[in-house]
Amino acid sequence: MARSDTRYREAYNQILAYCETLPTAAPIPAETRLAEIAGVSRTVIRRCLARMEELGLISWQGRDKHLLRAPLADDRIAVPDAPADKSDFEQRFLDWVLRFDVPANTPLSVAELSRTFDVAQHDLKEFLAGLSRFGLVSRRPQGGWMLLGFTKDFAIELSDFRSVLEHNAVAQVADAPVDHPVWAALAQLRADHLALKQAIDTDFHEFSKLDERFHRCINSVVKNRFIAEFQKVISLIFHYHYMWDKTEEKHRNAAAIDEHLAIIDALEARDSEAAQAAALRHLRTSKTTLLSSLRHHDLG
Amino acid sequence: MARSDTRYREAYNQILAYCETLPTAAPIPAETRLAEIAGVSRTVIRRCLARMEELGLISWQGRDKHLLRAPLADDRIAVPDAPADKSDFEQRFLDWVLRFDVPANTPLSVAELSRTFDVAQHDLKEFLAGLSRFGLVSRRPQGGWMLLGFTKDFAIELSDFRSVLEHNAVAQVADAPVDHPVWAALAQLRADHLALKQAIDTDFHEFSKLDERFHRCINSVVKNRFIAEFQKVISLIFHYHYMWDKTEEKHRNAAAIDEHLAIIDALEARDSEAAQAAALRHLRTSKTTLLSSLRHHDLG
DNA sequence: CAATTGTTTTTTATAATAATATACAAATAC
DNA sequence: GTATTTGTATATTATTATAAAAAACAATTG
Repeated sequence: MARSDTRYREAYNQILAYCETLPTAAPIPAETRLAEIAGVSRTVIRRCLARMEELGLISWQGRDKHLLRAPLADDRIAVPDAPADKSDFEQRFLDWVLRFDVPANTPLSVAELSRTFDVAQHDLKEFLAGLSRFGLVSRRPQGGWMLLGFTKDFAIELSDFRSVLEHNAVAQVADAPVDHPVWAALAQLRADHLALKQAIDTDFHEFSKLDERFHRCINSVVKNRFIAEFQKVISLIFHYHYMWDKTEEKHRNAAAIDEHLAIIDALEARDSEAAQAAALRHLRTSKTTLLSSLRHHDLG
Repeated sequence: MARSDTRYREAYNQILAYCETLPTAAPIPAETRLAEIAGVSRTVIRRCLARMEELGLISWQGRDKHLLRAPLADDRIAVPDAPADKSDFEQRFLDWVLRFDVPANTPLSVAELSRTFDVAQHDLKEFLAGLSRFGLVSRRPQGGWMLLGFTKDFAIELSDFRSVLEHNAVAQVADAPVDHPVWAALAQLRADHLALKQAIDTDFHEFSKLDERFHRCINSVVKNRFIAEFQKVISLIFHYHYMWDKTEEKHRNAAAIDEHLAIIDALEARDSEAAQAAALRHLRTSKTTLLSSLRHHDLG
C-alpha cells in the first residue's frame, strides 16, 4: 500500500550496466554523479549501493567506493512486468470510443477502463481530466465520469473550429517563404493526388491516408502549441469517420481529390484569397460528410 | 482511509427537510423516490432511514414507513466543514501564477498547493492534468509537476491563437442578423467607450474592465465549446497583464479605445473587411503590450 | 406484474503509507 | 578555507487498501 520501487529497480540495473564499463577495482563516482547517470535521487542511489555492497560487488566506506568484481547477468534485479505503453493510450482510448460507436452520455467506469486498457486508475483519471478540457467527457454528479461526445452539436462545433484553424493555416502557407519545406511537400502531395486520381476506381480507399497527410502538411506550417494540441484530436476524429462512412466512398474521395488539388493550385500560385476560398469549400464538404456519417451511426 | 460520508450526511439533512413538509403520521415515499429527492443512491437513503428509525423519528418495517413526529433542528446531523469552493479554484490558481509572477519552469508541489489553496490533492492533480492540455504545466521526469509558462513563446503563441479566434468572431458578428442582441450590446459599449474617452485623464484605469467586456461581447456571438473554453484562459491572462503594466497606461488605453471604436464603426456599417482589418490592428497592439509587459517582469 | 424492498456485487473517493525526492548539516579532501 | 561529498532529517509523491456509495440483481408485496 505505497508506491512501487520500480524506480529503484530500474536505477539499480542501470548503475550495474554503468559499472560494467568500468575496469575492475575502479573507484566508483560520487553519489551525485551516479544520481545524474540514472536520473534518480540520491536516496535511490544509496539503496542501490547498499545492495551492491551486500552482494559483494563493491566495497563502500564513506566516500571510498570501489568495484570488487565485474557485475554478472545474475546480479541484475527483476523489474516488474511490462510498463504498459502509457504513451499511445490516448490513441487507443479514442480509437475505442470511435470504433465501437460508444454513444453520447455513456457513463465511463474507471475501474472497467483500467482493466481493459491495462492502465492505472489514477492515470486514467488524469487522462479524463485532460479530455474534459476538450468537452469530450465530464464528471457526473453522482460520481465517476461520462462520455459527452460524440453528438451532432459536438461534430458541428468541432468542424467549425477546424475550419477556423485551417483557414488560418492556409493563409500562413500562402505567405510562407519560397525555401520553406512546405512547398516541396505540397509538390509531392500534388503528384500523389494525381496518381490516386488515375487509379481511383480500384484504390479509392487509399484516400483516407492521403487526406490526413494533406491536412497535416498544411497545418505543419503553423507553429502553435494550442493549435497543435487540437489538431491531434481533430484529425483523429475526422480520419476515423471518413474510414467508416462507406456511402458513395469512391465518388466522395474523387471529389475531395479535386478539392485538394484546387487548394494546392491556388497556394502554388500564391493566391491567398483563392486558396482560402478553395479551403472553405473543402471544409464545408468535410463537415457534411462528418454529419452524414453520424446520421448513419444513429447518433445525436 | 476511505471516502468521506459527506454525501450521506447531506442527504440525511435533505430528507429531514423533506419530512418537515409532511403532515404528522404521514406515510414516507418509496426509497427510490427519496433517492431521487436527495440525488443519491438507495444505499445512502437506507442509511438515512435506519438512523431516522433509531432516533424514533419514523417507524420502518418493510415498505411500511411512517413519520412518528415532526423533525426538530436537533435531529439534523453535522456536515463536515465548508466544502471549500472548488469552482473558482481555477481562477485563484491562475491569479496566483500571474500575480506573483511565478517564473517559468518552477516545480509545483502538489502538497504545498493543496495546503495554500485548501483543495484536496487529487482534485489538484486533475486540475493540473487539465492545464497540461493547454501546455501551461507538464509532468516532471522525477515525479511531480512543473509550471511551464509564462514564457515569451507561450505569450506569442497565445496571442496568435487569440487573433485567430477573434478574427473569426469579428467575421461572425458582421454577419449577425439585425435582431441579434450583440448589436444592442455594441451600441452600449460604444457609448461607454465615448464616455471613458472624455474622462480618460482621470479614469484611465477603468479601461481594463471595459476591454474585457468588449472582447467578451464580440466572442459571445460564437457558440463553440472549444473556443469558449480557451477564451476563459485567454481573457484572464490578458486581463491581468493589462492591469499590471503601468507604463504609459493612460496613453495606451486612450489608443485602445480608438481601436475599439474603429471596430465598432466597421461592424455597425456591416463592413466585414474593414472590421477584420481594424480587429487585426488592435490585436497586434495587444500582442505588443503583452510582450512588453513580460519584458518588464523579466521573463522569457 | 409492476412497484418496492432486501441482498450482493462493483465502483469510487480518499486517507494511510512506503518509496522517492529534497533540504540541510557534518565531514572530508584539496 | 572552500568546494565536494556524504550523512541525516524532512517533505513530497505514487500507490494501495478500504469504507462509502452506486449499481445490479433477487425476492417480496400489494
